[in-house]
Amino acid sequence: MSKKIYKLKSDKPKINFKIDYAGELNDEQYKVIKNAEGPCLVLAGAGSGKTRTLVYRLAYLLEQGVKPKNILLMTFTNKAAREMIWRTEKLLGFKPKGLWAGTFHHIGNRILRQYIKHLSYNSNYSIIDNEDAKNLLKEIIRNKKGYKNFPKANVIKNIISFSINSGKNIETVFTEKFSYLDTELIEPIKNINNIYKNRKKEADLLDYDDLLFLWLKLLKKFPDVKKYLSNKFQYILVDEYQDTNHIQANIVEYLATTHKNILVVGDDAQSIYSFRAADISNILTFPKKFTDTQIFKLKTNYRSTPEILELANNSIKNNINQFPKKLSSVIDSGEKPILIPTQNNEQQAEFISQKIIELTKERYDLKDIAVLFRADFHALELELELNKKSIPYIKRGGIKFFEQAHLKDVISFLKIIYNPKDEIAWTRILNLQKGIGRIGSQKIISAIKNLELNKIITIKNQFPASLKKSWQELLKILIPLEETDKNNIGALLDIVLKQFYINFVNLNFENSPKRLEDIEQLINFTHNYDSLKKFLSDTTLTEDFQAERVTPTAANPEDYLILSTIHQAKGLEWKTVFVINLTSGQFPHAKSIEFEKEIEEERRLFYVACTRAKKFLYLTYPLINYSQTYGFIFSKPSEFLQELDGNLYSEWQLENDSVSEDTIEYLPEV
DNA sequence: CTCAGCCTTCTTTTT
DNA sequence: GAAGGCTGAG
Repeated sequence: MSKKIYKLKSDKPKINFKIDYAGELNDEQYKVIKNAEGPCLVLAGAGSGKTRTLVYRLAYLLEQGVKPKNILLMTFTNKAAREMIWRTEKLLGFKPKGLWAGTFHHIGNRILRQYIKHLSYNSNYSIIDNEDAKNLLKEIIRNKKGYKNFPKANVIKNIISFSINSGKNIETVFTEKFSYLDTELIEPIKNINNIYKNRKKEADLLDYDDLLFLWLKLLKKFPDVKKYLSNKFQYILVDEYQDTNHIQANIVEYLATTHKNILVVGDDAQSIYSFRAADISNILTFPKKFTDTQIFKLKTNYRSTPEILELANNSIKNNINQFPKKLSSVIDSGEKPILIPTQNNEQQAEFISQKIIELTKERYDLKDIAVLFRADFHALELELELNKKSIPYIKRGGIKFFEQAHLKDVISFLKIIYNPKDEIAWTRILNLQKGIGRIGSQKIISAIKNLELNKIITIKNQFPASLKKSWQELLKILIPLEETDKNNIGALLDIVLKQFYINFVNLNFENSPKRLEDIEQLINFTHNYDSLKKFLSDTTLTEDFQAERVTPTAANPEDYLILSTIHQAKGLEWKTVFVINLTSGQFPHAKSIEFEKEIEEERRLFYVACTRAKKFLYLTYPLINYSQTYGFIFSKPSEFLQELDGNLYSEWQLENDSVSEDTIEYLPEV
């Protein structure tokens, strides 16, 4: 009885107050909230309250009585979606239950689970990540005769992937992006792609690209599905539209056919994902695609001081391909950004950590500070230094939590339970066993092909003696797994760990305690799930990082420094931002320097980095860099620093004490 | 032929 | 720290 009352209470929206839209938003933003019916393009500069606008629009629609299930919100990360929902909830005072929100891949998965049968795929497919996809391709390449000096699986994957996401055929992708490769490779690559497609389909596997491609195919080929979905989604909101690709733009277009209430938000100056086929022309041609598009512009920056903004504006104006625009700051004037050349990476790390200590003494919290870099490994020296000085931090970038080898090992056991056809997961498990290698695992996989797990575990004498022993060992784990409830993920993992993996980790890795701790965290994560299917989808589609754990342990667990790649820092802001390793070749990246299009993207990346800062911006670069091929080399400051007017920043000269003699000795003669 | 182990090499950005 | 190449053992 009491339970029932409680339920009624929580289901009922209790609106205690009316949201004061006009009071809480500026004119530019308010117009979007009130008038965004039909196709709308919101061009929102950095720090102009883009997320705020989306959140208020969402709240407004819900307040107007639009049902949550009729709204589709597509974001760049699932984290962003969660945050927006949470903020909307706080505004409204109730939970918008049934709202469709998440990344394109996430929503694609949800829809394909329901409709993929139309495309004669099994709805119990598993999702594979990039690494899995590359491993499958690697094996396909290896098994083909005469493919000795062939591009690596990595390259093949990029070509295929780019072709799918850009909607261009392999030939075009070759001439536009991989012109340095021999065109004779085109046919073999197409052939490999066909085998790859078949292998995935036979094993009920979808890769990231399939989640988008098949979704679009579904909408194209089945008008009734398109009709149903486009009727359903009365309002579609898309965040970060500048980073959508060809397929995503088409999906949006199909979904909006009935109601045409499609609101896209973006900033062409912040488009930084063209390497995975994001296409700025999506945002540029949006008004042509949808007639009667209303264009809104958010040009007031609420984030950064005029000094920081001026530097950013001065940098981005060097890009030819852009909507010219002027962002103006409403924040009080502050300090000019500061440029700090250091002798080497170690001194750079030392300076930053020292400065951070000073800032915290001036009563700035660590969580108001971030260090941003172009590539994951740029932060190596800094991490060492932070550990030395016991400054707690979280690093975002590089390997993600669920991509770590030990987690993939454990999850692979769950994957074969869910989908016994998953040859990638099987390969992984089999190769963990002593005595089973590349060839042995292939033999076993072909022997168990198309069998259910309860049949597989009865296989006993089919293999040659050498394999038989290893297989029998594996059965000791597989048999109890088969006997356990599939959706009791905790129990399944318990078997894997106790029967096998704890021992395996201890014997094979020196950092086994850390790895086991990660697995412990995984087990905690399983408590949120009562469905193996959902659990497995989420582990491959979620973008959480291993480092959501603070190192070293902080006195106050809420207060830590952020280290992040610039890509990961999109949409975020801090009072103080350090952008490091600003040397030519590191940032901009060496491979981008000869191509104008790519150097512009690097510049946008620099723009994104600088506009994360609210109050203080420090730009640092080491004069000596370590390169794999040349050892220690002198480096030039980044092109992006060279092209800036020197008046935009103040230069800070460090003393040279901390350069050790032995560093100099390793220098090559230049 | 097959596997394991040691050594070298290389790291852009990611759903 | 992880992947690929090489070598020796079974």
